[in-house]
Amino acid sequence: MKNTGRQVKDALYAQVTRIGKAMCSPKRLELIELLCQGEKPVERLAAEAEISMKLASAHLKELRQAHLVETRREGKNIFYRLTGESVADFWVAMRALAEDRLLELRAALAKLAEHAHELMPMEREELLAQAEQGEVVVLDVRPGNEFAAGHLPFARSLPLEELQQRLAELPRDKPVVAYCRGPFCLMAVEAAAFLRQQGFRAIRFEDGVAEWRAHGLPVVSEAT
Amino acid sequence: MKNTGRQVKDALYAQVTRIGKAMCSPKRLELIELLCQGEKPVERLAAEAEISMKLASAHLKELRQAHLVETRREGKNIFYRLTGESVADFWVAMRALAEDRLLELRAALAKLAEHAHELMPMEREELLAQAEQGEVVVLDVRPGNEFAAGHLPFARSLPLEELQQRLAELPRDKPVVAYCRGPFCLMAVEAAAFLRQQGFRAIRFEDGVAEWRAHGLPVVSEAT
DNA sequence: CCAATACTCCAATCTTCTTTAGAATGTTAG
DNA sequence: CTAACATTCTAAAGAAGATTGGAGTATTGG
Repeated sequence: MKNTGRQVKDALYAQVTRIGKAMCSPKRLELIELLCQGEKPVERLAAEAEISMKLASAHLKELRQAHLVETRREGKNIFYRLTGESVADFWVAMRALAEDRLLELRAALAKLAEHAHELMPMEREELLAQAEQGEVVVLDVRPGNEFAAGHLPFARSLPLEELQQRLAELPRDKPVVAYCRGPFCLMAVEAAAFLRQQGFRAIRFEDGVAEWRAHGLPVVSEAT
Repeated sequence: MKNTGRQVKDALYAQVTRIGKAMCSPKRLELIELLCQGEKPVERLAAEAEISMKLASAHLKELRQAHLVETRREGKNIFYRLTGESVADFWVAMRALAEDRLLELRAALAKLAEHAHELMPMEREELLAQAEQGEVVVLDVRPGNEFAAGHLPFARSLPLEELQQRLAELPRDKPVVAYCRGPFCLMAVEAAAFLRQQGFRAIRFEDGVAEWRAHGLPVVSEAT
Protein backbone atom coordinates (compact mmCIF):
# COMPACT_ATOMS: atom_id res chain seq x y z
CA MET A 1 0.00 0.00 0.00
CA LYS A 2 2.86 2.34 0.80
CA ASN A 3 4.45 1.32 -2.43
CA THR A 4 1.43 1.94 -4.62
CA GLY A 5 1.32 5.47 -3.27
CA ARG A 6 4.76 6.05 -4.72
CA GLN A 7 3.74 4.49 -7.99
CA VAL A 8 0.67 6.70 -8.29
CA LYS A 9 2.73 9.81 -7.56
CA ASP A 10 5.43 8.83 -10.01
CA ALA A 11 2.82 8.34 -12.69
CA LEU A 12 1.22 11.72 -12.00
CA TYR A 13 4.50 13.62 -12.07
CA ALA A 14 5.58 11.72 -15.16
CA GLN A 15 2.49 12.98 -16.97
CA VAL A 16 3.23 16.60 -16.17
CA THR A 17 6.79 15.98 -17.22
CA ARG A 18 5.50 15.31 -20.73
CA ILE A 19 4.55 18.96 -20.93
CA GLY A 20 7.88 20.01 -19.45
CA LYS A 21 9.85 17.88 -21.87
CA ALA A 22 7.96 19.32 -24.79
CA MET A 23 8.80 22.83 -23.63
CA CYS A 24 12.48 22.40 -22.89
CA SER A 25 14.08 22.73 -26.28
CA PRO A 26 14.79 26.17 -27.71
CA LYS A 27 13.62 25.17 -31.17
CA ARG A 28 10.35 23.84 -29.88
CA LEU A 29 9.74 27.04 -27.95
CA GLU A 30 10.40 29.00 -31.09
CA LEU A 31 7.93 26.82 -32.97
CA ILE A 32 5.34 27.45 -30.30
CA GLU A 33 5.88 31.17 -30.52
CA LEU A 34 5.43 30.95 -34.29
CA LEU A 35 2.26 28.95 -33.85
CA CYS A 36 0.96 31.63 -31.48
CA GLN A 37 0.77 33.78 -34.62
CA GLY A 38 -1.64 31.37 -36.29
CA GLU A 39 -1.57 27.98 -37.98
CA LYS A 40 1.23 27.28 -40.45
CA PRO A 41 2.51 24.45 -42.63
CA VAL A 42 5.72 22.69 -41.67
CA GLU A 43 7.69 24.30 -44.46
CA ARG A 44 6.99 27.80 -43.25
CA LEU A 45 7.67 26.87 -39.64
CA ALA A 46 11.00 25.37 -40.63
CA ALA A 47 11.93 28.44 -42.66
CA GLU A 48 10.98 30.88 -39.90
CA ALA A 49 12.84 28.95 -37.23
CA GLU A 50 15.76 28.44 -39.61
CA ILE A 51 15.94 24.69 -39.27
CA SER A 52 15.54 21.82 -41.69
CA MET A 53 12.08 20.56 -42.44
CA LYS A 54 13.00 17.16 -41.07
CA LEU A 55 14.04 18.61 -37.78
CA ALA A 56 10.96 20.79 -37.62
CA SER A 57 8.83 17.75 -38.27
CA ALA A 58 10.56 15.84 -35.50
CA HIS A 59 10.06 18.66 -33.01
CA LEU A 60 6.45 19.10 -34.03
CA LYS A 61 5.92 15.42 -33.45
CA GLU A 62 7.11 15.86 -29.87
CA LEU A 63 4.74 18.75 -29.39
CA ARG A 64 1.90 16.77 -30.87
CA GLN A 65 2.58 13.86 -28.55
CA ALA A 66 2.28 16.24 -25.62
CA HIS A 67 -1.04 17.39 -27.11
CA LEU A 68 0.20 20.94 -27.37
CA VAL A 69 -0.33 21.17 -31.12
CA GLU A 70 -2.61 19.47 -33.61
CA THR A 71 -2.66 19.16 -37.38
CA ARG A 72 -4.98 19.71 -40.28
CA ARG A 73 -4.30 18.63 -43.83
CA GLU A 74 -5.00 20.99 -46.70
CA GLY A 75 -3.90 19.56 -50.03
CA LYS A 76 -0.22 18.85 -49.93
CA ASN A 77 0.35 20.87 -46.79
CA ILE A 78 -0.11 19.90 -43.19
CA PHE A 79 -1.00 22.86 -41.08
CA TYR A 80 -0.02 22.86 -37.43
CA ARG A 81 -1.81 24.88 -34.79
CA LEU A 82 -1.86 25.12 -31.02
CA THR A 83 -4.49 22.95 -29.36
CA GLY A 84 -5.80 25.94 -27.44
CA GLU A 85 -5.14 29.37 -26.08
CA SER A 86 -3.96 27.84 -22.84
CA VAL A 87 -0.82 26.71 -24.64
CA ALA A 88 -0.05 30.25 -25.75
CA ASP A 89 -0.80 31.49 -22.24
CA PHE A 90 1.59 28.96 -20.81
CA TRP A 91 4.34 30.02 -23.18
CA VAL A 92 3.80 33.63 -22.16
CA ALA A 93 3.90 32.63 -18.49
CA MET A 94 7.07 30.63 -19.00
CA ARG A 95 8.80 33.49 -20.73
CA ALA A 96 7.64 35.85 -18.03
CA LEU A 97 9.08 33.61 -15.33
CA ALA A 98 12.37 33.38 -17.21
CA GLU A 99 12.49 37.13 -17.55
CA ASP A 100 11.69 37.50 -13.88
CA ARG A 101 14.32 35.06 -12.66
CA LEU A 102 17.16 35.13 -15.17
CA LEU A 103 19.22 38.26 -15.08
CA GLU A 104 20.96 37.35 -18.32
CA LEU A 105 17.67 37.27 -20.17
CA ARG A 106 16.55 40.56 -18.73
CA ALA A 107 19.83 42.16 -19.73
CA ALA A 108 19.58 40.82 -23.27
CA LEU A 109 16.05 42.11 -23.65
CA ALA A 110 16.95 45.49 -22.21
CA LYS A 111 19.71 45.77 -24.76
CA LEU A 112 17.22 45.16 -27.57
CA ALA A 113 14.87 47.75 -26.18
CA GLU A 114 17.36 50.43 -25.30
CA HIS A 115 17.05 52.37 -28.50
CA ALA A 116 13.46 51.51 -29.26
CA HIS A 117 11.88 52.41 -25.96
CA GLU A 118 13.28 55.79 -25.22
CA LEU A 119 10.32 57.77 -26.50
CA MET A 120 7.68 56.41 -24.19
CA PRO A 121 7.20 53.26 -22.24
CA MET A 122 3.58 52.62 -23.07
CA GLU A 123 1.07 50.67 -21.03
CA ARG A 124 -1.25 48.28 -22.78
CA GLU A 125 -4.50 50.00 -21.86
CA GLU A 126 -3.04 53.39 -22.63
CA LEU A 127 -1.98 52.21 -26.06
CA LEU A 128 -5.42 50.78 -26.72
CA ALA A 129 -7.09 54.08 -25.77
CA GLN A 130 -4.72 56.17 -27.85
CA ALA A 131 -5.08 53.84 -30.83
CA GLU A 132 -8.84 54.07 -30.57
CA GLN A 133 -8.67 57.87 -30.50
CA GLY A 134 -6.33 57.86 -33.48
CA GLU A 135 -3.61 59.58 -31.47
CA VAL A 136 -1.11 56.91 -32.48
CA VAL A 137 -0.87 54.52 -35.39
CA VAL A 138 -0.42 50.91 -34.35
CA LEU A 139 1.55 49.02 -36.94
CA ASP A 140 1.59 45.23 -37.28
CA VAL A 141 4.81 44.46 -39.12
CA ARG A 142 4.33 40.68 -39.30
CA PRO A 143 3.54 38.89 -42.55
CA GLY A 144 0.02 39.55 -43.80
CA ASN A 145 -1.38 36.12 -43.01
CA GLU A 146 -0.37 36.42 -39.37
CA PHE A 147 -2.15 39.75 -39.18
CA ALA A 148 -5.23 38.09 -40.66
CA ALA A 149 -5.10 35.28 -38.11
CA GLY A 150 -5.33 37.78 -35.27
CA HIS A 151 -4.07 41.27 -34.47
CA LEU A 152 -4.36 44.07 -31.95
CA PRO A 153 -7.44 46.28 -32.19
CA PHE A 154 -7.05 49.31 -34.48
CA ALA A 155 -3.78 47.95 -35.85
CA ARG A 156 -2.79 48.40 -39.47
CA SER A 157 -0.92 45.68 -41.35
CA LEU A 158 2.35 46.69 -42.91
CA PRO A 159 4.72 43.74 -43.19
CA LEU A 160 8.35 44.59 -42.54
CA GLU A 161 9.32 43.61 -46.08
CA GLU A 162 6.97 46.16 -47.60
CA LEU A 163 7.86 48.93 -45.20
CA GLN A 164 10.27 50.73 -47.50
CA GLN A 165 7.89 50.87 -50.42
CA ARG A 166 4.87 51.88 -48.42
CA LEU A 167 6.39 54.59 -46.23
CA ALA A 168 4.02 57.14 -47.73
CA GLU A 169 1.07 55.47 -46.00
CA LEU A 170 2.36 56.45 -42.60
CA PRO A 171 1.69 59.75 -40.88
CA ARG A 172 4.60 61.97 -39.93
CA ASP A 173 2.65 63.95 -37.35
CA LYS A 174 1.70 61.07 -35.06
CA PRO A 175 3.72 58.49 -33.17
CA VAL A 176 3.90 55.12 -34.88
CA VAL A 177 3.87 52.10 -32.57
CA ALA A 178 5.25 48.94 -34.19
CA TYR A 179 4.70 45.47 -32.84
CA CYS A 180 5.39 41.96 -34.13
CA ARG A 181 5.39 38.45 -32.67
CA GLY A 182 6.49 39.39 -29.20
CA PRO A 183 9.51 40.38 -27.14
CA PHE A 184 11.78 37.82 -28.82
CA CYS A 185 10.94 38.89 -32.33
CA LEU A 186 13.14 41.49 -33.89
CA MET A 187 10.89 42.69 -36.68
CA ALA A 188 9.34 45.54 -34.73
CA VAL A 189 12.73 46.60 -33.40
CA GLU A 190 14.01 46.77 -36.95
CA ALA A 191 10.91 48.55 -38.21
CA ALA A 192 11.05 51.16 -35.48
CA ALA A 193 14.76 51.77 -36.04
CA PHE A 194 14.20 52.21 -39.77
CA LEU A 195 11.24 54.52 -39.26
CA ARG A 196 13.12 56.71 -36.81
CA GLN A 197 15.97 56.90 -39.24
CA GLN A 198 13.47 58.10 -41.82
CA GLY A 199 12.30 60.84 -39.53
CA PHE A 200 9.19 59.26 -38.10
CA ARG A 201 8.32 59.22 -34.43
CA ALA A 202 8.38 55.48 -34.05
CA ILE A 203 8.59 53.21 -31.03
CA ARG A 204 8.55 49.50 -30.60
CA PHE A 205 5.88 47.79 -28.55
CA GLU A 206 7.06 44.51 -27.02
CA ASP A 207 3.83 42.54 -26.95
CA GLY A 208 2.67 40.15 -29.62
CA VAL A 209 -0.91 38.97 -29.85
CA ALA A 210 -0.26 36.12 -27.42
CA GLU A 211 1.02 38.48 -24.71
CA TRP A 212 -1.79 40.93 -25.40
CA ARG A 213 -4.44 38.25 -25.15
CA ALA A 214 -2.87 36.58 -22.13
CA HIS A 215 -3.29 39.89 -20.31
CA GLY A 216 -7.00 39.82 -21.00
CA LEU A 217 -7.14 42.34 -23.83
CA PRO A 218 -9.14 41.79 -27.01
CA VAL A 219 -7.66 40.45 -30.24
CA VAL A 220 -9.29 40.96 -33.61
CA SER A 221 -9.22 38.34 -36.34
CA GLU A 222 -10.48 38.56 -39.89
CA ALA A 223 -13.55 36.55 -40.70
CA THR A 224 -12.53 33.68 -42.98
CA MET B 1 23.37 41.38 -39.81
CA LYS B 2 20.88 38.70 -40.78
CA ASN B 3 23.05 36.27 -38.93
CA THR B 4 23.24 38.22 -35.72
CA GLY B 5 19.45 38.23 -35.65
CA ARG B 6 19.51 34.46 -35.47
CA GLN B 7 22.18 34.53 -32.79
CA VAL B 8 20.19 36.94 -30.65
CA LYS B 9 17.06 34.81 -30.99
CA ASP B 10 18.93 31.62 -30.21
CA ALA B 11 20.34 33.22 -27.10
CA LEU B 12 16.92 34.42 -25.94
CA TYR B 13 15.23 31.07 -26.45
CA ALA B 14 18.17 29.31 -24.83
CA GLN B 15 17.61 31.37 -21.69
CA VAL B 16 13.95 30.41 -21.43
CA THR B 17 14.98 26.84 -22.05
CA ARG B 18 16.89 26.94 -18.77
CA ILE B 19 13.55 27.21 -16.99
CA GLY B 20 12.08 24.47 -19.17
CA LYS B 21 15.01 22.14 -18.55
CA ALA B 22 14.71 22.68 -14.82
CA MET B 23 11.03 21.77 -14.94
CA CYS B 24 11.19 18.68 -17.11
CA SER B 25 12.17 16.00 -14.66
CA PRO B 26 9.52 14.34 -12.49
CA LYS B 27 11.71 14.40 -9.41
CA ARG B 28 12.44 18.09 -9.77
CA LEU B 29 8.74 18.81 -10.13
CA GLU B 30 8.11 16.84 -6.98
CA LEU B 31 10.79 18.81 -5.18
CA ILE B 32 9.18 22.04 -6.31
CA GLU B 33 5.83 20.90 -5.04
CA LEU B 34 7.42 20.07 -1.70
CA LEU B 35 9.08 23.47 -1.58
CA CYS B 36 5.69 25.05 -2.22
CA GLN B 37 4.86 23.84 1.31
CA GLY B 38 7.68 25.88 2.78
CA GLU B 39 11.46 25.75 3.06
CA LYS B 40 13.06 22.41 3.92
CA PRO B 41 16.53 20.92 4.33
CA VAL B 42 17.84 18.52 1.70
CA GLU B 43 17.43 15.51 3.92
CA ARG B 44 13.71 16.05 4.35
CA LEU B 45 13.22 16.78 0.67
CA ALA B 46 15.02 13.58 -0.23
CA ALA B 47 12.97 11.57 2.23
CA GLU B 48 9.66 13.01 1.05
CA ALA B 49 10.47 12.48 -2.60
CA GLU B 50 11.87 9.03 -1.80
CA ILE B 51 15.23 9.55 -3.45
CA SER B 52 18.81 9.54 -2.19
CA MET B 53 20.21 12.69 -0.72
CA LYS B 54 22.85 12.83 -3.41
CA LEU B 55 20.29 12.75 -6.14
CA ALA B 56 18.16 15.32 -4.37
CA SER B 57 21.20 17.52 -4.05
CA ALA B 58 21.96 17.18 -7.76
CA HIS B 59 18.41 18.06 -8.74
CA LEU B 60 18.33 20.99 -6.36
CA LYS B 61 21.52 22.25 -7.91
CA GLU B 62 19.81 22.27 -11.30
CA LEU B 63 16.90 24.19 -9.85
CA ARG B 64 19.26 26.61 -8.18
CA GLN B 65 21.11 27.22 -11.43
CA ALA B 66 17.82 28.13 -13.04
CA HIS B 67 17.26 30.54 -10.12
CA LEU B 68 14.05 28.77 -9.15
CA VAL B 69 15.27 27.94 -5.64
CA GLU B 70 17.74 29.47 -3.23
CA THR B 71 19.43 28.28 -0.07
CA ARG B 72 19.98 29.35 3.48
CA ARG B 73 22.29 27.67 5.92
CA GLU B 74 21.16 26.98 9.45
CA GLY B 75 23.71 25.05 11.42
CA LYS B 76 24.38 21.76 9.72
CA ASN B 77 21.33 22.04 7.52
CA ILE B 78 20.94 23.82 4.24
CA PHE B 79 17.36 24.95 3.77
CA TYR B 80 16.03 25.27 0.26
CA ARG B 81 13.14 27.52 -0.65
CA LEU B 82 11.52 28.82 -3.81
CA THR B 83 12.88 32.16 -4.99
CA GLY B 84 9.38 33.56 -5.12
CA GLU B 85 5.69 32.91 -5.40
CA SER B 86 5.92 33.14 -9.16
CA VAL B 87 7.68 29.78 -9.15
CA ALA B 88 4.81 28.17 -7.28
CA ASP B 89 2.34 29.86 -9.59
CA PHE B 90 4.19 28.51 -12.58
CA TRP B 91 4.13 25.00 -11.20
CA VAL B 92 0.39 25.31 -10.64
CA ALA B 93 -0.05 26.60 -14.19
CA MET B 94 2.04 23.80 -15.61
CA ARG B 95 0.06 21.17 -13.80
CA ALA B 96 -3.17 22.81 -14.90
CA LEU B 97 -2.05 22.74 -18.53
CA ALA B 98 -1.09 19.10 -18.22
CA GLU B 99 -4.45 18.30 -16.68
CA ASP B 100 -6.17 20.24 -19.42
CA ARG B 101 -4.33 18.59 -22.28
CA LEU B 102 -3.43 15.10 -21.15
CA LEU B 103 -6.34 12.74 -20.93
CA GLU B 104 -4.26 10.15 -19.08
CA LEU B 105 -3.54 12.60 -16.30
CA ARG B 106 -7.16 13.62 -15.98
CA ALA B 107 -8.18 9.98 -15.81
CA ALA B 108 -5.64 9.21 -13.12
CA LEU B 109 -6.76 12.17 -11.02
CA ALA B 110 -10.40 11.29 -11.44
CA LYS B 111 -9.64 7.81 -10.18
CA LEU B 112 -8.08 9.26 -7.05
CA ALA B 113 -11.04 11.53 -6.48
CA GLU B 114 -13.80 9.08 -7.24
CA HIS B 115 -14.39 7.97 -3.70
CA ALA B 116 -13.38 11.17 -2.03
CA HIS B 117 -15.46 13.62 -3.97
CA GLU B 118 -18.84 12.05 -3.94
CA LEU B 119 -20.23 14.08 -1.09
CA MET B 120 -19.90 17.53 -2.58
CA PRO B 121 -17.70 19.18 -5.16
CA MET B 122 -16.84 22.33 -3.29
CA GLU B 123 -15.84 25.65 -4.77
CA ARG B 124 -13.03 27.58 -3.20
CA GLU B 125 -15.03 30.65 -2.21
CA GLU B 126 -17.85 28.49 -0.93
CA LEU B 127 -15.47 26.53 1.23
CA LEU B 128 -13.96 29.72 2.59
CA ALA B 129 -17.38 31.08 3.50
CA GLN B 130 -18.51 27.85 5.14
CA ALA B 131 -15.24 27.55 7.04
CA GLU B 132 -15.61 31.09 8.32
CA GLN B 133 -19.15 30.36 9.49
CA GLY B 134 -17.98 27.19 11.17
CA GLU B 135 -20.29 25.08 9.02
CA VAL B 136 -17.43 22.83 8.06
CA VAL B 137 -14.11 21.96 9.67
CA VAL B 138 -11.16 22.45 7.36
CA LEU B 139 -8.40 20.02 8.21
CA ASP B 140 -4.77 20.44 7.20
CA VAL B 141 -3.31 16.94 7.33
CA ARG B 142 0.25 17.90 6.37
CA PRO B 143 3.13 17.79 8.86
CA GLY B 144 2.92 20.54 11.43
CA ASN B 145 5.80 22.62 10.12
CA GLU B 146 4.18 22.90 6.71
CA PHE B 147 1.00 24.10 8.36
CA ALA B 148 3.04 26.70 10.21
CA ALA B 149 4.69 27.89 7.00
CA GLY B 150 1.31 28.68 5.49
CA HIS B 151 -2.20 27.25 5.52
CA LEU B 152 -5.76 27.94 4.43
CA PRO B 153 -7.74 30.40 6.53
CA PHE B 154 -9.68 28.82 9.41
CA ALA B 155 -7.88 25.51 8.90
CA ARG B 156 -6.94 23.29 11.80
CA SER B 157 -3.69 21.33 11.78
CA LEU B 158 -3.99 17.60 12.27
CA PRO B 159 -1.13 15.74 10.63
CA LEU B 160 -2.12 12.47 9.01
CA GLU B 161 0.13 10.52 11.37
CA GLU B 162 -1.69 11.78 14.43
CA LEU B 163 -5.16 11.37 12.97
CA GLN B 164 -5.93 8.07 14.65
CA GLN B 165 -5.00 9.25 18.12
CA ARG B 166 -6.73 12.58 17.85
CA LEU B 167 -10.03 11.52 16.33
CA ALA B 168 -11.87 12.81 19.37
CA GLU B 169 -11.00 16.38 18.41
CA LEU B 170 -13.20 16.19 15.34
CA PRO B 171 -16.91 16.90 15.23
CA ARG B 172 -19.28 14.20 14.06
CA ASP B 173 -22.10 16.57 13.24
CA LYS B 174 -20.29 18.68 10.64
CA PRO B 175 -18.56 17.87 7.39
CA VAL B 176 -14.78 17.63 7.64
CA VAL B 177 -12.85 18.89 4.63
CA ALA B 178 -9.31 17.55 4.43
CA TYR B 179 -6.59 19.04 2.27
CA CYS B 180 -2.87 18.49 1.93
CA ARG B 181 -0.14 19.51 -0.51
CA GLY B 182 -2.29 19.52 -3.59
CA PRO B 183 -3.93 17.31 -6.17
CA PHE B 184 -0.90 14.99 -6.45
CA CYS B 185 -0.61 14.42 -2.74
CA LEU B 186 -2.41 11.45 -1.31
CA MET B 187 -2.50 12.41 2.35
CA ALA B 188 -5.90 14.08 2.22
CA VAL B 189 -7.32 11.21 0.17
CA GLU B 190 -6.15 8.80 2.82
CA ALA B 191 -7.36 10.98 5.66
CA ALA B 192 -10.82 11.39 4.15
CA ALA B 193 -11.11 7.67 3.47
CA PHE B 194 -10.13 6.85 7.04
CA LEU B 195 -12.51 9.41 8.50
CA ARG B 196 -15.43 8.17 6.40
CA GLN B 197 -14.66 4.66 7.53
CA GLN B 198 -14.85 5.90 11.11
CA GLY B 199 -18.27 7.36 10.47
CA PHE B 200 -17.37 10.98 9.87
CA ARG B 201 -18.71 13.05 7.02
CA ALA B 202 -15.37 13.70 5.39
CA ILE B 203 -14.37 14.87 1.93
CA ARG B 204 -11.10 15.63 0.29
CA PHE B 205 -10.33 19.05 -1.08
CA GLU B 206 -7.84 18.98 -3.95
CA ASP B 207 -6.08 22.29 -3.45
CA GLY B 208 -2.90 22.83 -1.55
CA VAL B 209 -1.77 26.25 -0.42
CA ALA B 210 -0.01 26.92 -3.74
CA GLU B 211 -3.19 26.30 -5.75
CA TRP B 212 -5.25 28.29 -3.28
CA ARG B 213 -2.90 31.24 -3.43
CA ALA B 214 -2.46 31.08 -7.18
CA HIS B 215 -6.21 31.58 -7.46
CA GLY B 216 -5.94 34.78 -5.50
CA LEU B 217 -7.20 33.58 -2.15
CA PRO B 218 -5.54 34.42 1.15
CA VAL B 219 -3.08 32.17 2.93
CA VAL B 220 -2.30 32.45 6.62
CA SER B 221 1.15 31.87 8.06
CA GLU B 222 2.27 31.78 11.65
CA ALA B 223 4.35 34.65 12.82
CA THR B 224 7.88 33.34 13.47
C1' DC C 1 41.25 19.26 17.88
C1' DC C 2 38.38 15.05 16.61
C1' DA C 3 34.33 12.77 15.33
C1' DA C 4 29.84 13.09 13.52
C1' DT C 5 26.52 15.27 10.61
C1' DA C 6 24.70 17.22 6.45
C1' DC C 7 25.71 18.24 2.31
C1' DT C 8 28.28 19.16 -2.16
C1' DC C 9 31.59 18.06 -5.83
C1' DC C 10 33.74 14.99 -9.15
C1' DA C 11 33.94 11.15 -12.06
C1' DA C 12 31.97 7.18 -14.36
C1' DT C 13 28.08 4.73 -16.37
C1' DC C 14 23.82 4.34 -18.41
C1' DT C 15 20.00 6.34 -20.65
C1' DT C 16 17.66 9.63 -23.29
C1' DC C 17 17.46 13.55 -26.67
C1' DT C 18 18.98 15.93 -30.90
C1' DT C 19 20.14 16.00 -35.43
C1' DT C 20 20.97 14.32 -40.00
C1' DA C 21 20.60 11.04 -43.89
C1' DG C 22 17.91 7.90 -46.62
C1' DA C 23 13.59 5.54 -47.50
C1' DA C 24 8.61 5.63 -47.38
C1' DT C 25 3.86 7.73 -47.43
C1' DG C 26 -0.01 10.47 -48.84
C1' DT C 27 -1.82 14.12 -52.11
C1' DT C 28 -2.42 16.68 -56.19
C1' DA C 29 -1.53 17.96 -61.11
C1' DG C 30 -1.39 16.34 -65.50
C1' DC D 1 -1.43 6.11 -63.58
C1' DT D 2 2.82 8.82 -62.88
C1' DA D 3 5.57 12.62 -61.45
C1' DA D 4 6.29 16.09 -58.17
C1' DC D 5 5.82 17.72 -53.74
C1' DA D 6 5.25 17.96 -48.67
C1' DT D 7 5.87 15.55 -44.93
C1' DT D 8 6.78 11.56 -41.93
C1' DC D 9 9.33 7.35 -40.52
C1' DT D 10 13.60 4.68 -39.52
C1' DA D 11 18.09 4.31 -38.28
C1' DA D 12 22.38 5.94 -36.45
C1' DA D 13 25.91 9.10 -34.47
C1' DG D 14 26.87 12.47 -31.24
C1' DA D 15 25.45 15.42 -27.18
C1' DA D 16 23.30 15.96 -22.97
C1' DG D 17 20.97 14.33 -18.74
C1' DA D 18 20.23 10.94 -14.72
C1' DT D 19 22.05 8.25 -11.22
C1' DT D 20 25.48 6.30 -8.20
C1' DG D 21 29.91 5.80 -5.51
C1' DG D 22 33.76 7.93 -3.43
C1' DA D 23 36.09 12.03 -1.88
C1' DG D 24 35.82 16.65 -0.01
C1' DT D 25 33.82 20.76 2.84
C1' DA D 26 31.44 23.37 6.42
C1' DT D 27 29.41 23.12 11.03
C1' DT D 28 28.48 21.47 15.58
C1' DG D 29 29.26 18.83 19.92
C1' DG D 30 32.46 16.95 22.94
